[in-house]
Amino acid sequence: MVEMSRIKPHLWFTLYALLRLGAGRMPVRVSTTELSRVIEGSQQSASRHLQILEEEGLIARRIDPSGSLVSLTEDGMGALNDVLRDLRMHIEGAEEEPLAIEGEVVSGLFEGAYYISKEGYRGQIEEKLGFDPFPGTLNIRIRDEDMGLRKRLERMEGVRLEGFKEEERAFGAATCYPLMLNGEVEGALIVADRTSHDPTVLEIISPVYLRRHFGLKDGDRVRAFFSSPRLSSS
Amino acid sequence: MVEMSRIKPHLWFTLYALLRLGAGRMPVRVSTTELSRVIEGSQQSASRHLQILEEEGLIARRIDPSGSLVSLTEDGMGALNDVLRDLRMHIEGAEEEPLAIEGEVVSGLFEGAYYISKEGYRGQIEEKLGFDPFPGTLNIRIRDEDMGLRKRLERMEGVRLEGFKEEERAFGAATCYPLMLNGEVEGALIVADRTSHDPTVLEIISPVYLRRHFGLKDGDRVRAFFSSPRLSSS
DNA sequence: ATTACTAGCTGTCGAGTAA
DNA sequence: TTTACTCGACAGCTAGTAA
Repeated sequence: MVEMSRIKPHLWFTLYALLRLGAGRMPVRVSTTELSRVIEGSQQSASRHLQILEEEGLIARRIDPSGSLVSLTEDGMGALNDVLRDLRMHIEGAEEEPLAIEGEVVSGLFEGAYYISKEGYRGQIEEKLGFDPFPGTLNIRIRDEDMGLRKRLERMEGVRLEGFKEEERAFGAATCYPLMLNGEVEGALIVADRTSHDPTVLEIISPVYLRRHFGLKDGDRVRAFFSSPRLSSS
Repeated sequence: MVEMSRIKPHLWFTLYALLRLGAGRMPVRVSTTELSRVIEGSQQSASRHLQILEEEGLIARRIDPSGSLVSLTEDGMGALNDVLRDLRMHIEGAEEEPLAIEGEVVSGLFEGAYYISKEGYRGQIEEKLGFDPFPGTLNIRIRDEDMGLRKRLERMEGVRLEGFKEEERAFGAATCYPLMLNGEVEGALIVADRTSHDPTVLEIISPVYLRRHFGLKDGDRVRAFFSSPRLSSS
């Protein structure tokens, strides 16, 4: 079941107004008075809305007596994007267009193999993604210009892997985004919730040993095509 | 200046909930109790929202003690589509993808020539669409299956032609949707506000005599590509 | 089972104003 | 100029109930 955006309607609309003022791309100078005109309310309401949105982590701002600097956070963009996805699906009946990211193969730290082979993860991957993962990850570095694509990607619907405990060691939760590599082999991007990882590197799992399958060496270019996972019945 | 949707936020969200329940494609059975769960409010609120949305002409319904039949009107879809357009533009930075409709040439009633040559219309077309229209229209009949496309088309941003009076005769307002015919010649679909016209027929104006330019005869197929008009500074 | 009225509560709004 | 507080007014909410 798709769930309603948790945020209240009037606050969602203020968030939407901020997007229209350009706060999605970069911080934007907006005074509460200007904002009040866009939301067709009072300066006081604009001020209150900004306070609440900030508390809820949907916007970030630097208050300044020459008009504060406001930008949407990832969560804020997510709240707007959820609605976009739904509207598109229902109005245009369109599938979400697959999103393609290209990058070049880099060496990982061989940690991937350790985690993937943990039964706590392996079992969930087999159950929720439908394949038995090769014990290792293919790491690909994307261009800085494509970081926007990565953000959009992470706003897509992903497959949750729950965390678990094993002999006093805690393993955190992660999200997977199914993909086709080079339009040929299925796999998934795996993103750990708490990661100190370089955000320009994507860790990809797959049922096959990708380096051998494609004969890849460091620096080779590969393309990943992402599309929303088939909705599972809840 | 793009203006805010006039409808109040909480009502917009109820409209959105109805879309998600499938009321966009066809009338759908929804009781106020079911709806209340989706909007996360009381049955009473759902009931009141439906009443108001109906009064405002955004939904149509047939009340029935086994769950009323609710469907969105064109205006209702428009209110949702406005937000979709904005969200897509700002989140994905994408132009609206051009919309293509194919149809076959049919004979008109030669009324077109009369209206187009009225200076009240001709002048506005030249000013707002940027071409001096040939005094006549090309009529093309679209397939019944493409009526959905036509509806989507008419939800796009159009160019308004204002009505006017001339010697005691009133000429009504109309909306134009710029297009490229066969990807080659510019023109526009013209839709009069009050028309008794067959909705499967599109009336197209253009700076050239299209029948001659393409050597068209009745029954020939042509394709029109629509995209949003360049935003004019208001 | 429905839809929707009335009554009373609550939370959102906006004028006034402070910092 | 800003942002944001207090507080009175009222829009929108829910419980109870009718039809």
